[in-house]
Amino acid sequence: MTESTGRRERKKAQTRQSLADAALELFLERGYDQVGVKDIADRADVSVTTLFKHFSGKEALVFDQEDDQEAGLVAAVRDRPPGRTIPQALREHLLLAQTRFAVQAADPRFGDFQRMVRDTPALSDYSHRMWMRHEAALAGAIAEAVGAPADDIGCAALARFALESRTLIQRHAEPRRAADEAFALLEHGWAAAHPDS
Amino acid sequence: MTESTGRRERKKAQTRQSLADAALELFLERGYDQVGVKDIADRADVSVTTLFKHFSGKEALVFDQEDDQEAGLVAAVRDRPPGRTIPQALREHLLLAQTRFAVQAADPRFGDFQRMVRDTPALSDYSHRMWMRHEAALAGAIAEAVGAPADDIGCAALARFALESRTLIQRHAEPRRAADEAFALLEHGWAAAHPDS
DNA sequence: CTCAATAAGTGCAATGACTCAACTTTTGGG
DNA sequence: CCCAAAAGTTGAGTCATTGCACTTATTGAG
Repeated sequence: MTESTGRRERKKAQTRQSLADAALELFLERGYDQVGVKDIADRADVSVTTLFKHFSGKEALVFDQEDDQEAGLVAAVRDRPPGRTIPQALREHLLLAQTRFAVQAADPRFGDFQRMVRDTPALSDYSHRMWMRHEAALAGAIAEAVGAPADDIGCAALARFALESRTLIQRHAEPRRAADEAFALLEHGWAAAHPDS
Repeated sequence: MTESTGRRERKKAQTRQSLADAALELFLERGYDQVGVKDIADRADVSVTTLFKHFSGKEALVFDQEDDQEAGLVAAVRDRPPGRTIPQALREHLLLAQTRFAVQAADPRFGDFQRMVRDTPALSDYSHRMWMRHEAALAGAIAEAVGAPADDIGCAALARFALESRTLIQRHAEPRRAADEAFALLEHGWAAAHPDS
């Protein structure tokens, strides 16, 4: 009874989806703080306890598909085209992630969603933490790319600063320009220590 | 009965102090998460409601003297000795703040305190937020120091990165070296855009 | 000195997120 | 068809935090 992709997992995924859907609907209707976990569980027709078996907390209901952000970051560093430095690759990757989101803006609800996340402190904090959780992995990828020890401080610093730039970029009206200015610091500083790549 | 500023304010300050003391004792005894807000109120011999009239939350009980960190940061930039760049000044200021703490290490409890803050997520998060709240003020001070517009993105980035370095430095065994490596990025990058100071 | 305004403190009930302990149902492999 | 484990349920409980109504003490003005 270890692993098998049966109907069971489908049902589980389905309840999970019901919960995420119910949560999103309610949040957009009334606002995040005006919705209790009980309301969500009720609409998805499950118990509150079940809800917490599927999601680690109220905020997690909103960020359902956070899977491969880490893989994306690591890949952006590892598979960067030759001649592109690591800070440049990260800047482009972050800007692209921003834009990829904007594509979904076809859905009119997506604007509301983004706005809700931005000005609900609980949600923007959670999102920020989610990204910063990838700091160690990103630092490792950078260190490996330049042949530095895995716990090199300079690599950790670049990783953290790059990830922090994300919110700096997001909250500005002119993302491209903001990214350029924020990463100018990092690109020049990095080039001084690592002339190649 | 006694003199000077009314007895009322003295009593208020006294209960506040009792609460902070009781909290610190209990936290160090049992660990932050094993102490309820009721326990603290009981030991200080006040009601829970009173506790929350003095402190905004459970975490705030631990960080009683957080007053003028912002002023210190701004001053470090504004009053830096001639010939010292802004990133250098910030690096030294952060290292100094670190060391100033270490002076209190005469108290053997201080080591425990620092350890507790470091590996209690609720507390390290709170502390981090406390510092990052000064980002805007620091960015403003930097912008003024170089004559840039108050909302200059590069200045905001430097402010954020410098503040973020703090935890990067704190968690490393060799603070001086960590600070040098983390700020190497910033100093070189900053010098490229602002050759003077 | 008195009195009314004010602020500190109290008790209690409530809310809202989250957990725990038992118990029932569903399901899929053998 | 059986059975152990996963999924789900219920209900009670914890814990931080807030609101409300109330008492008590301090103080400043008259």
